[in-house]
Amino acid sequence: MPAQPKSVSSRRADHVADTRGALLDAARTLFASRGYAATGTEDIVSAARVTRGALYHHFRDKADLFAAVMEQCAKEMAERLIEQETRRAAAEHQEDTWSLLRTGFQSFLDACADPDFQRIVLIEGPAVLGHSAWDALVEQHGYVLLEEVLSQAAAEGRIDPLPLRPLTRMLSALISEASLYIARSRDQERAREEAGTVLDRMLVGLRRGEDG
Amino acid sequence: MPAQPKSVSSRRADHVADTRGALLDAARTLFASRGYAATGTEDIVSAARVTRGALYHHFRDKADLFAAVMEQCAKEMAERLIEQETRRAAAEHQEDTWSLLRTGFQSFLDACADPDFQRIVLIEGPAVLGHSAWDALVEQHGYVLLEEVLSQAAAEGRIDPLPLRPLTRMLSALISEASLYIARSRDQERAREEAGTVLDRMLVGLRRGEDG
DNA sequence: TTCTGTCCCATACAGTCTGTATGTTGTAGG
DNA sequence: CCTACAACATACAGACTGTATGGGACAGAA
Repeated sequence: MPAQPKSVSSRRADHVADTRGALLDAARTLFASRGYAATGTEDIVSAARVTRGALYHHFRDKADLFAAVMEQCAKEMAERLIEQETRRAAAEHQEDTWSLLRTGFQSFLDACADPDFQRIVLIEGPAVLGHSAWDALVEQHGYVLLEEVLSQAAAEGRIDPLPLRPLTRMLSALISEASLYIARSRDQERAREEAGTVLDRMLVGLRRGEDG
Repeated sequence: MPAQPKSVSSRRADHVADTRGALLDAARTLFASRGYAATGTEDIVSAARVTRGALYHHFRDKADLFAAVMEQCAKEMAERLIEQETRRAAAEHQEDTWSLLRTGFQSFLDACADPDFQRIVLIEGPAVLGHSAWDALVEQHGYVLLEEVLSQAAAEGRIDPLPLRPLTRMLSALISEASLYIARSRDQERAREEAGTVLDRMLVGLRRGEDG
């Protein structure tokens, strides 16, 4: 990584940032539409109106560029969710954690409808980066948010106390799969309804007091 | 596809089948250990002691070979589970559907621990084949079994009636993610225990009578 | 038997793509 | 002014995939 940009903003520094940003944008669009393997570096740089030299100056290799793109997608998703949640929490003025969790799941599901996010983060990510690198990125941006909400709900006694780490990952996988199911359904409307129902039902099933 | 082998078994036909099988075995091992992109066709054919000509005679391209390998993995998994379930159902002599479902989930989880299955079917499959082709394979071998058990449980009133297709896929994703979580945990023993607990708890949560 | 067509596979070739090495330009600093 | 380095552009080498071509074995027809 080419270090931090200088604290003072020169026009040259702006150009550098612009080049890097153009590469990220072009790569994101192409990776999301054609997939990682089917996207050549030449396609990316021509869309960004630079040459391959610029790409390999800013990124170690193609996979490194993909990692940067995926991080951007994951980060945006996390920020979108946080902003959405805090706004609703404020609007509904101290609504109880349980309701926030339930509605939060539904809005998480809707947010996952983003095709870029689905293709880049959910589909290609694990295969391109390998689970360790992929997990590190998701851990940073995605799981922390969900895990915090779940731990709070557990602390307040709204859901049964369960091991948080596996619970977080499994619920996350649940929502991811639901979003993919909706995306590839012919009747999106109906699929969204059904998946939402199942998801909510499973969450409700975790409420305190249910034992085998 | 080179049609069906002749009904009479000639020695030549055996050789053809052997060549094809050797390619499948070699590809499976390499795809599972190094991944699809990192495995060259030359690696595969040298491990199978043939040439690339044989590969491109039996399979349209590299992705077609991968699809055949993945189908084999999925098929084996399905057969393993079916055999396991029917044996247990017979042994426990008409045990009730609910218990069969719960124990079945746990054994499904254990079966998913197979590294070949994880890497080829769960990780690389969706990225290499695309969701339509991937889904077609899983639909055929995987979902039918799970969906049947779930529909029976629903019919008997053991679980709340929910849309079967999304429920099947989401539960399947749940188990898949759980198996991956276990596989990449340092303490496998503990992870297996925790994931099993969460999984069982979520299934129990689906029992009839719970509403939001 | 001989000849021919087809299946099965090996070899040779061309095109594409990735990563690196090298060259060039602009700019900051002494 | 001159040097050194950042930010690219260009040129090159290696690897890999898919296809075209060739050959050997076998089966059937003449």
